[in-house]
Amino acid sequence: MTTTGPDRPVTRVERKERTRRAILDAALDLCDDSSLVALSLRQVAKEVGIVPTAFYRHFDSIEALGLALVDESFESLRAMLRDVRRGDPEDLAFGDIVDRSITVLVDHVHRQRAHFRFIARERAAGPPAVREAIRHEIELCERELALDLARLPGTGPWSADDLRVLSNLIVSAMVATAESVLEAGQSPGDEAHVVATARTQLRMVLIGALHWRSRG
Amino acid sequence: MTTTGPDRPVTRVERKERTRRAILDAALDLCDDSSLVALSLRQVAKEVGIVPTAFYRHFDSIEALGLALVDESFESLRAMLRDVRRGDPEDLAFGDIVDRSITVLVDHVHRQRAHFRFIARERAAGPPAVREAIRHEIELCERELALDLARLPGTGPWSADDLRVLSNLIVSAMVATAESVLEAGQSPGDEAHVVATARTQLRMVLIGALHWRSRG
DNA sequence: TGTACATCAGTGAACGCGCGTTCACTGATGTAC
DNA sequence: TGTACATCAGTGAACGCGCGTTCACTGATGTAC
Repeated sequence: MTTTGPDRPVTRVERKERTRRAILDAALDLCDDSSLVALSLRQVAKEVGIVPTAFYRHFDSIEALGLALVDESFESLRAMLRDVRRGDPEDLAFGDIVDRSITVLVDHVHRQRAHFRFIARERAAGPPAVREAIRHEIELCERELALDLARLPGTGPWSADDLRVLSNLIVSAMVATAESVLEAGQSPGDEAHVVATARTQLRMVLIGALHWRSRG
Repeated sequence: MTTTGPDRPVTRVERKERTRRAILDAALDLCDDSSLVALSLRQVAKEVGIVPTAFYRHFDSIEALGLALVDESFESLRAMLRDVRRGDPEDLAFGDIVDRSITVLVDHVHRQRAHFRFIARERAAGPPAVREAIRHEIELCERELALDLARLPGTGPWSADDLRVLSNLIVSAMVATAESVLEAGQSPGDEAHVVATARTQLRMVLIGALHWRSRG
């Protein structure tokens, strides 16, 4: 009750940051069943509990909000990639790397469902600037994966271009897998099937890549 | 000028069909840079040159219009798949089948750009019924591809499940390739790169699948 | 062929509503002295 | 510590606009006789 207690001082900066967070969370939640392009500033303000004009204290437009959500969503995704990398590839068999990677992917899709759903949706349907931002981030992921692949045994003599082609294929397959996980949802059998399929596919791809290169 | 000349009689049914076509075309065009979920009935009516209420003579809602566009878009896609199949696989080397398939895919994406863009976009962002319709159609394509794969040399002993896993992977890769073609657009060098990448990837996948199975 | 009636694609006014954005404002928090 | 002023997140009224949907309608085309 006294001002000397730990009763949270709550500075102006902190309050503003809280509202900003609430706006981002509300937007992510509200656009989940349509798209950013159908989301109105007034819907977001209502959900957050502020007056529509207060929105402008935080973002210039819904598109700017969208770009912030892209940043945030890819922070999730990078955290996932770090998890995948943890566990030194040189110590593991190919199959183990594949299994671990897919387990981590599925786990992260569950924990950051809204972020993955956002990426999958706005990648194709968002405002142009948002689409471009997502395309760029996915390209960065592809480059990073190419570096990881270069550290796998057997890829020594591959060119940078070969690595990028394989990396692009794996990223496409993993995006499709993430989308399948998001759509499975209901029965656990569905998801087990998605996981088993993804494992087989990733193994096929790696085996194909190694045989492909050992020819050329 | 007489009623006996070939001056187009234009029955009521024909007129209605023309308006319906104009609505479908206008909708496909208008939602190209956002999404069906952001498309209004009034925009469509204005573009077609009818009063908003006349829309209801043809569709119950924008969602119903969307389902009609799904049907139409997948007619395109099935025409493409027939083109791919033309040319008996038994007469061709694997590499030739791959090259032909990707050439046909890229060609059809150019000719039916709006349809492919519609599928890519609404698959992730459309109204739930539209998303489900697209998911279903893609699953049918996957099944058809599995049947085609069963006719390739070397796949004799594969189970139906093995075929579906491979088919699912190929469809994912081809969806990603189509999306890349749609986004390349500007410079012809971009597209050549997309095509070369897709060819290498599809070869890798097929080689991987054959080696994968020859183990188990 | 001519007439009388039915059909129905498209019209136009009207409705209540949510939209983005403007503007002048309030009042709590922060800062300089 | 106390006071006077600055900052600025959030307010609330107002604007013109496009939205989906209702309703009673018009008039050309189609049909039955």
